[in-house]
Amino acid sequence: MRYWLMKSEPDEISIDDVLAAPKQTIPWFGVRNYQARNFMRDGMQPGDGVLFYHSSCPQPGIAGIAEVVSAPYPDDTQFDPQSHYYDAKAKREEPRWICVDVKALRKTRLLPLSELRTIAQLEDMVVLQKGSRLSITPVTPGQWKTIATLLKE
DNA sequence: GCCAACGTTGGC
DNA sequence: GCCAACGTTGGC
Repeated sequence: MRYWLMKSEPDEISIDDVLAAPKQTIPWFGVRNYQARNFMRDGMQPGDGVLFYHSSCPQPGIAGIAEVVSAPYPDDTQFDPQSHYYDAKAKREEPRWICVDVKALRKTRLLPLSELRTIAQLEDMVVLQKGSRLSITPVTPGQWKTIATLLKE
């Protein structure tokens, strides 16, 4: 059981969108960064906890709690020439990009990035490091607990 | 829209 | 393998 922070642009897919989806679950397609992919491929298991983060929006921050509900599998959008995420170099027999299914558990209050930065116990969070752009980053159990407490307030 | 930081590409 | 040029992310 591990914990992750996963970024999504709410203009594309927000926590509300996932809660409205069948089974409150969506495939986390579109990851096109090797480090983020490797976290999914090598680190994720069903049951892992996910902080659902809204990025590139007026108020970036944690917007909900979700859960990994599948093993990693090939991201179909890499094979679709119509898709924004199409990758001509990816082959069916040798997929380059993968995704996992993510189930939204609940929407939380918006816990803004600016507030996260003020919490001493969170200063080592990967997503808070200078220049951090990864769309998927690991979260330690301690960080998860701290954030869970903040979300209860 | 700006721009810092990081990632990728491709010539050599 | 180096590295310049270019592209992307994402907060502000």
